[in-house]
Amino acid sequence: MPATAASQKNIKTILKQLENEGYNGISVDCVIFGFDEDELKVLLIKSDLKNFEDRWSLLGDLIDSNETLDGAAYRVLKERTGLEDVYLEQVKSFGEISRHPAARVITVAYCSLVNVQHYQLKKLDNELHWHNVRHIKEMAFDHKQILDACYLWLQKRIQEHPLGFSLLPKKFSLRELQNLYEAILGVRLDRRNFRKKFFSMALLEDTGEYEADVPHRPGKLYKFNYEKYQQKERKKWFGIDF
Amino acid sequence: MPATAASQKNIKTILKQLENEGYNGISVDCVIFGFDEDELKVLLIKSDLKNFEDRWSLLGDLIDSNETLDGAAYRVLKERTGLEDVYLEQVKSFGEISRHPAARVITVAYCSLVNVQHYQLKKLDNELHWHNVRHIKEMAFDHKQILDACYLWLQKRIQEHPLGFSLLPKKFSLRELQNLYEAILGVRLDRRNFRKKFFSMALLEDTGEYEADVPHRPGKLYKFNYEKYQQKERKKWFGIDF
DNA sequence: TTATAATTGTGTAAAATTTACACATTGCAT
DNA sequence: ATGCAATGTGTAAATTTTACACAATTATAA
Repeated sequence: MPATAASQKNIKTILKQLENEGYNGISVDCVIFGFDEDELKVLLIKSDLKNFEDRWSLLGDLIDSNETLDGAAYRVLKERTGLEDVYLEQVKSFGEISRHPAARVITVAYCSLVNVQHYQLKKLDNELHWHNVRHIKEMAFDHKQILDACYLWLQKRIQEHPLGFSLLPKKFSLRELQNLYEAILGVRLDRRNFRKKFFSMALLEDTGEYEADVPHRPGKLYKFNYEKYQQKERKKWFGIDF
Repeated sequence: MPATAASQKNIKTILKQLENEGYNGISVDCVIFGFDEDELKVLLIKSDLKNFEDRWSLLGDLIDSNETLDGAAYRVLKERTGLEDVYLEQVKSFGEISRHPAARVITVAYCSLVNVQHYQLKKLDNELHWHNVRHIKEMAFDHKQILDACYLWLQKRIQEHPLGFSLLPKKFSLRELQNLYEAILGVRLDRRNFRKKFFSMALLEDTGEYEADVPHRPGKLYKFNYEKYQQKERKKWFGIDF
């Protein structure tokens, strides 16, 4: 809580007043997903609050008055991981009254997808760790709830939009791609049908290169053709089903 | 802007400080959809700001420090329309820095679906009007952008979840239902296939009643069976396509 | 060098779903 | 009673999804 020329009491009164007028703390929290060892991981930090010692929390910060929501999320991402130009999308806002023990803080949750390889090169911080998403039991604040929401969002989103490639190297094998989908969706997929599906979309480009250092026949490496995806005429939707 | 015991200057300083610390104005804005005369409508109010004279705006308000986001949206909805127990869901937050001329205000957009008939009975306010969604050109603040986002959200959502019934009377004909989908999606649908689809979902219950006051053969009236929908086992998803 | 193990790469037939399409029926209005 | 305007219904073709097996390639071990 801030203190300026005015006395603490005054501040408190004003703060109360401001809160009544709609002034509350606003933060962003980033759910940063990575894919490593065929598992979906999420980047967490040890909570800095006493209330939540030994608990892990998402990477977040209060929003500055001169930055947009997206801007704040990018900033957090860059400050904490050194990464830029990563996939980032707003998912949902959370505003339970006592979700933060120190004050009323409303948070806007973002989902981010990063290539774990890139990350490793940039920054080292031993308070930051990748966690297997499926092993996380409890977290600080309402962060488990936020994580769950973002994970569900991702599961749905990845089937309708080409996000997944942000989690892979530029050049990847179809096996890697399938492992990614299987890890995120938590299902096993038929290899032949999976390949057929992606080839029929005609958005994968054959690089002519092959996997290296694998103890078996190497697979072809592909890259995703974003230009082609952009130009592709969006299918007119109609698929009522629930 | 509020004023208490402290001088205006102090307030301003403190406010600035607070903003730097993440204290901003937060509001909710409700995009209230209705369905009438086979058209999708949205409920708007004349803007109360001089900057936006003659412009229409969404129904919204600052969030009180002791209410949740959902709570604030429900409150706005009730205060402005007298309606309770309506469909309401959070869609997205908007935080461009100068989106509000008076101050930095971040807003959480909600989508609400109401039965226009119910509404008419409750409240009369001639600053409030239903507008055909497709005729709205410009609005106050960034509200057109918010409306567009909510409309797109609705188009997608209505195909995957049974929201649409909130826009209809409890008992409705299949023609009404189809008109609703056609109006929202902006497409024409095959009548036989539409019926087949809904019957195959087995969630419509025949009431045994028929339309009245129609200048032609009356259609059967159905109601949506929410219990059955809840119990229905969610289909395992897998439909990669983009 | 040869055999083995592991994984890539490929096609087809059956099933399920989606699409296109036409006519008899019903009730109201004249 | 007749005409009008919409409801209600089925089937065949096309498309999409699913299930499933074997030959080719490379690294490794014998």
